[in-house]
Amino acid sequence: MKEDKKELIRETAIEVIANLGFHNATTDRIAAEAGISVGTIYNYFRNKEAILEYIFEVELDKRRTYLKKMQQESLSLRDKLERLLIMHFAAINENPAVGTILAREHPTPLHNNLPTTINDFLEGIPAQIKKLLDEGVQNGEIRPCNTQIIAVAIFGAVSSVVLHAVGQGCEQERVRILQQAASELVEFTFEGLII
Amino acid sequence: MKEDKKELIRETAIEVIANLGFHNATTDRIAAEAGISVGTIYNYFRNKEAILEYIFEVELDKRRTYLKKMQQESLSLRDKLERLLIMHFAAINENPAVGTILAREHPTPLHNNLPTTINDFLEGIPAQIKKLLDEGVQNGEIRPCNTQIIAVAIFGAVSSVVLHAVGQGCEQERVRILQQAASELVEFTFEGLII
Amino acid sequence: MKEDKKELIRETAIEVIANLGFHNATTDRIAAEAGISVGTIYNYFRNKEAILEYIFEVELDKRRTYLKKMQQESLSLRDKLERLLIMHFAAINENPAVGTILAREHPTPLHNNLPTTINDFLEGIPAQIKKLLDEGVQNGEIRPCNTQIIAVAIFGAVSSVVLHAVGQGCEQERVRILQQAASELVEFTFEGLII
Amino acid sequence: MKEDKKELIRETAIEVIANLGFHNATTDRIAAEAGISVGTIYNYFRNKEAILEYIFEVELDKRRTYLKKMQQESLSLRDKLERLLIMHFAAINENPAVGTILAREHPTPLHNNLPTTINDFLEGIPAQIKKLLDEGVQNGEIRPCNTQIIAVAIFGAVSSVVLHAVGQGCEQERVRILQQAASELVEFTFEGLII
DNA sequence: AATGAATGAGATTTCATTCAT
DNA sequence: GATGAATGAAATCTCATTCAT
Repeated sequence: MKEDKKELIRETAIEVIANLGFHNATTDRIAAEAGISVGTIYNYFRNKEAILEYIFEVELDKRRTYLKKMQQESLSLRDKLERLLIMHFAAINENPAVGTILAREHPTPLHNNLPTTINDFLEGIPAQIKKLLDEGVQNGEIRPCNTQIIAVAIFGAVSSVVLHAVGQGCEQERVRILQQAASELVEFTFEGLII
Repeated sequence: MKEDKKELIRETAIEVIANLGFHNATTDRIAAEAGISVGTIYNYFRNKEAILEYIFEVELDKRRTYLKKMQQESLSLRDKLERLLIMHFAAINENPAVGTILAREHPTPLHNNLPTTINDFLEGIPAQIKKLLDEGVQNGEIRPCNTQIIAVAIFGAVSSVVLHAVGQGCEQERVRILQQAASELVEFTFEGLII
Repeated sequence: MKEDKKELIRETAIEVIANLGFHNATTDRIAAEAGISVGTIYNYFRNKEAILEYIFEVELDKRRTYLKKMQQESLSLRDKLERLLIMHFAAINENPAVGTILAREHPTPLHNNLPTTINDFLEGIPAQIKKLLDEGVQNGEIRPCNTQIIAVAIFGAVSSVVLHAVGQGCEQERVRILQQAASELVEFTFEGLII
Repeated sequence: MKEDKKELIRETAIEVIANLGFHNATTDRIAAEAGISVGTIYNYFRNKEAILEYIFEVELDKRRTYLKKMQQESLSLRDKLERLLIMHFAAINENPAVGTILAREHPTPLHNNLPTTINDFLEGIPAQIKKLLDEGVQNGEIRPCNTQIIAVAIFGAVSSVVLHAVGQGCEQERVRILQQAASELVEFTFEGLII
């Protein structure tokens, strides 16, 4: 029961924040759309920011779990990246609002002081990608490169494509983009654009 | 004289907004750091949002001008992209704060109604990249691909690398990243990662 | 309880606005005199203007209700007007501040766009008077005349007398004027000044 | 020359204040519409309020002069009142904006402390009317009555009709009302409404 | 645990007025 | 005298958060 309410708030907040932006998403509005009262939100979250952090935390956990499971199989780097992207874009397709948030709601430097889950996500995911790339370089699967920069670039490319997809007015178009995105980006990543 | 003041506000606002985020950058703070009074800001800008728009407008103009000049030379796609990135990362290196803003301050959907310079930037630049890619596909310089997705991906990759670079505590590290970024990303874009 | 607070704000605002004028009556001041905080005002009113509108609305309702009740009795025009004025001046006597507001706070043309309760009052009451006059002319109780102009004139005469009365420094003088006003104005309206 | 500029400001201010209301009529706007700069206004007027006072002063002078001239002729009270109203409504017809201001821009009590020209007008004109009425009662031209109340009532009636007239969207309608108003109100004042 | 009215700090914006040129 | 950029006090309104019920 307790977790149901927290989950309700998370899900409602995702919709409201995706629609209005974090700053314009008032706690009153979130409460109203969740059919509860503002006070209740504060029984489950320290403050408004904590809702956003929790949203990132849940998504981060999903990806971490997926990664861990994937690490147990012995896959090529290419397969790993492809699976990861397929999983990610499928998740966004299921809940586009969450994609908007993950790709748009960067933390402001003011809150940078305290280590937050949002930073865990925005830095942790690229760090994971970097680790994969480093392994790939080690075992000769890919060429040596500045894996730090490339990892960040891949992360940014994915975020940007997500934002582009969920920004489509037409749902079918969004679905189409999200379905193509994984293979398109994997091919781009490995073969580049030259013929 | 008149334009000096507007320029002073723009430059100060860049610093303040980069440091605090647009929402936490109060008009009082911007005025104080510029050594002027709040009222003066409103002699040059309709409202606070207009400052942000003007920041994007100036940067957009720089890139547009550069692109136009570049189009007159007959360069390969690869050279075009490389020059563009070199120019971009050099600009960010000169004024890292501006990089933070360009890469972080996405408009919230609420303001999406009116077409703003910010959207011109966030949609216009990828559109330009897409045009370059389409030409490259046409003349056989690159392989056929979903140029829309790839353009968006490249734009996101660049933004993400900028944000990564300017987020470095150490200035030397930032400079190093920004210097490597162009060639690293161009190579990544054209040759991919496979050996 | 909820309506108590709204009523408290209305009553306090009447005093403050009557004393200082609508524009000089700050929300801070109204809140302070009501013993609440500014924010609370905005839990009950959309904005400051809405307080003024509500003041007019309540007064308009009182007069409308009174008129409706009066219409059910079959009275002469003269009796109707007399009763109306007696009721009006008695109400002002009970709460002189409200008289100041009704007679002084005309809306500025800027707000004229949206139909407001204030306009309902300033145009609706003369319209009601005109209707009474038209009936009087029809059934031969009064001479034919430009009922539109006369209705407006009567409304203005009453407002002016109210403003004159409530502007008296001495309370007794105010009471005296308000008690005489109805019969004086009715006699004036019907018999004029000639001997 | 000096007076030309002051006159220009007065005339422009009348239009702007009539259109927007005193409070919404900014000094910048008045200056812009007069084709001068804000600073110049302050060479001719102590402050913004002084412009409004000057507007009232000029109109008050016109009426006082007219009254004085009229007093030298030996006219009946009825003729005096009729001439006064004809003169007043004709003036409003020539410059409706001034009518709006005279009838709408009551001073807020805050400024009531200092004796202003605006109060001179709002209290002085009724006082003059009262004097006329008192004379009429004295020489038996009209019946005894509370001349104070009736004077205030007549003043209010006239103001209200002016406001009604200038509020007409259609110019012809405004002219028609202002032309009828004097005789209609004089007849009303002397004969009343009964048959 | 749930409520939602009350809070009040804080943000944006306006605009009458000044004063150096 | 004329200018108009600069000023900054002051006003309205918002909204995250609290707490008595």
